[in-house]
Amino acid sequence: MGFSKRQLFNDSQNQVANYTKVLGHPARIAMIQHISENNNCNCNQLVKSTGLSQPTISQHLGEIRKIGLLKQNVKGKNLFYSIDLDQLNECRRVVNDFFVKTQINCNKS
Amino acid sequence: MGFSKRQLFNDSQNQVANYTKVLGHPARIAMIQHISENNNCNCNQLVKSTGLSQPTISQHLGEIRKIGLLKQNVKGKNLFYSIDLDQLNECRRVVNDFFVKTQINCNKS
DNA sequence: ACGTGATATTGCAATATCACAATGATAAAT
DNA sequence: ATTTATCATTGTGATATTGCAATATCACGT
Repeated sequence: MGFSKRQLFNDSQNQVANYTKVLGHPARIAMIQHISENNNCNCNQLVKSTGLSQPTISQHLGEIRKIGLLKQNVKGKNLFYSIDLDQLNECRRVVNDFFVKTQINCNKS
Repeated sequence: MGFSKRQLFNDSQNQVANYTKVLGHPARIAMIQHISENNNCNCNQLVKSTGLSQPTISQHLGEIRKIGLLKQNVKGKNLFYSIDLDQLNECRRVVNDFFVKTQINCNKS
């Protein structure tokens, strides 16, 4: 077994879980914060600011990219990252919706 | 290695990640929703509503309990679960703070 | 073309997570 | 007391994640 039985759950539930899963690691939280504080920073800066290795950072960047929170800016050999604010808002909306609905349900029942 | 290097990150980052990590599984999202819609439901109802086995549900309940979102109500042989609204709000606040701060930082830089 | 710097990919080891069968514990019902 | 119902715990196998060393790629400058 060991795999997630996603088919048992609906799209909305999977969507919330997909977003929060990516946020569920302190390195990725730190990276998102660093990028937001240093717009157009590159991979090396993240390596330095987190203390993780370059391959590890690259892998985490891939996860963050998967949920669309990352924008990439190619300038020659350099790759500058920034946060996609629209997607961040969408993510925030989805997660917040979950909280709001849960709260409302609690108060009803 | 394969373990999470939590000591590299600060308390605030770990706190956000701890909350979102628990929310990062569709079964737990579905369970929280079900409990919120059916106040004081028991374990069996969750087993039926999700299609997962009782031990699996019990394990997920443990994870949700760890971040304090669960209240338990013992009535004889029955154990009724409900959502701790205060803790849900605290969780929501912490996660939302992360989004807000990230957004503000993006707009500054 | 060659070296350099930046990032991605691959391969691997360690650990964590997911899911369930089996078992244990407890309290009501018979 | 025995059964039944409910939930937790333990043990397991399977899969996923984390992290890094080694390597590959790619764009620039020389």
